[in-house]
Amino acid sequence: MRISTKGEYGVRAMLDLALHYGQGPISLKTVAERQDISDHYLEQLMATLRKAGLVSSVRGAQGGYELAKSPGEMVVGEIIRALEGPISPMPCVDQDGGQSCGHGEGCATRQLWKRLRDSMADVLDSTTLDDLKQQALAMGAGDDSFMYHI
Amino acid sequence: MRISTKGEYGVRAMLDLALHYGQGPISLKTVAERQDISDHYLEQLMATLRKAGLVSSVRGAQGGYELAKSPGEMVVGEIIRALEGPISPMPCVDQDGGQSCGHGEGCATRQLWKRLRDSMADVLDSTTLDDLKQQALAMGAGDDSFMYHI
DNA sequence: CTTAATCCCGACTATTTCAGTTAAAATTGT
DNA sequence: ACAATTTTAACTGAAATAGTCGGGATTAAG
Repeated sequence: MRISTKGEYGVRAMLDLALHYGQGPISLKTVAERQDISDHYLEQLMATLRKAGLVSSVRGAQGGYELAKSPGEMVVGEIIRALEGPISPMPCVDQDGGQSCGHGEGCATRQLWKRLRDSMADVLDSTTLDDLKQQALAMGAGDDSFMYHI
Repeated sequence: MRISTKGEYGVRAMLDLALHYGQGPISLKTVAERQDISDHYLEQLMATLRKAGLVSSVRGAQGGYELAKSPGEMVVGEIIRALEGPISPMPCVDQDGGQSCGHGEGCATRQLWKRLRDSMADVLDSTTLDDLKQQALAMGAGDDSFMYHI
């Protein structure tokens, strides 16, 4: 039941963009260095986020990435779904329909997985990047390396 | 954020044992057939559950497995932890301590992962095998193939 | 116009996990 | 003795993870 580095790095990168929202495009390299993520790998993740419509990109010199909407409108659930797939412990309870497992709707374990799915989605869909931003700022994070205070 | 077949099969097998609790040891083959799980694979899972103290085994003819405690005392969280590892989206928020990530305790994303972890653990640790059993019986499940009613 | 910065794209690799399979050995009721 | 069991160890193919590598396209600035 882990979130992979895709989701972890994705949320960190998006929070970085949120902290610099409104300052024009931020280069991938800048984000990768601040967040200590391989820039080639982060490139793949940003491509996924761009295709999902969560960030927009500006090519060429002085280009970079910026959030496609304000931090207050962007929930963590969107980011995780784009990078990790459905927020769901089992395919048979995917929110978008997903695959049936052949067991009936009243299947005792399916009800359990549904409750688990809902509790996970509730947390992730009720947290916006602005929530994370406010907390990061409250902890005294500066512009750079916002979470590296031991 | 999936549960693998280990967790899925494990819960199904344990629920099967719960439905036959008090009837003496149930053979692996019986459970595997009722639950449509490869018996060799289920063998590995039962070995893990035995080492975790969740089931006891009786060797030899007429042997098999039985729950180590009553269905009402066995929560799903124990089964998942035994088979899938910590219920936690990230190592840095494992309940048993786990690994630090170097980011501070106030790290904005860590707080998020903690809330996610707690919401997952709450669901799994508040559901007992007896809860699942009652629901399975309420749905009209017989002794066999208790969840295969379309 | 050239150049440097930057995003974009496809292929490649090493490691680990998943989901089993296979084969043999130990235990025990009848 | 024999058959039904659990127990243990080794093996395998496929997929996912977590990257790396090399080049191509676009654009701002000098």
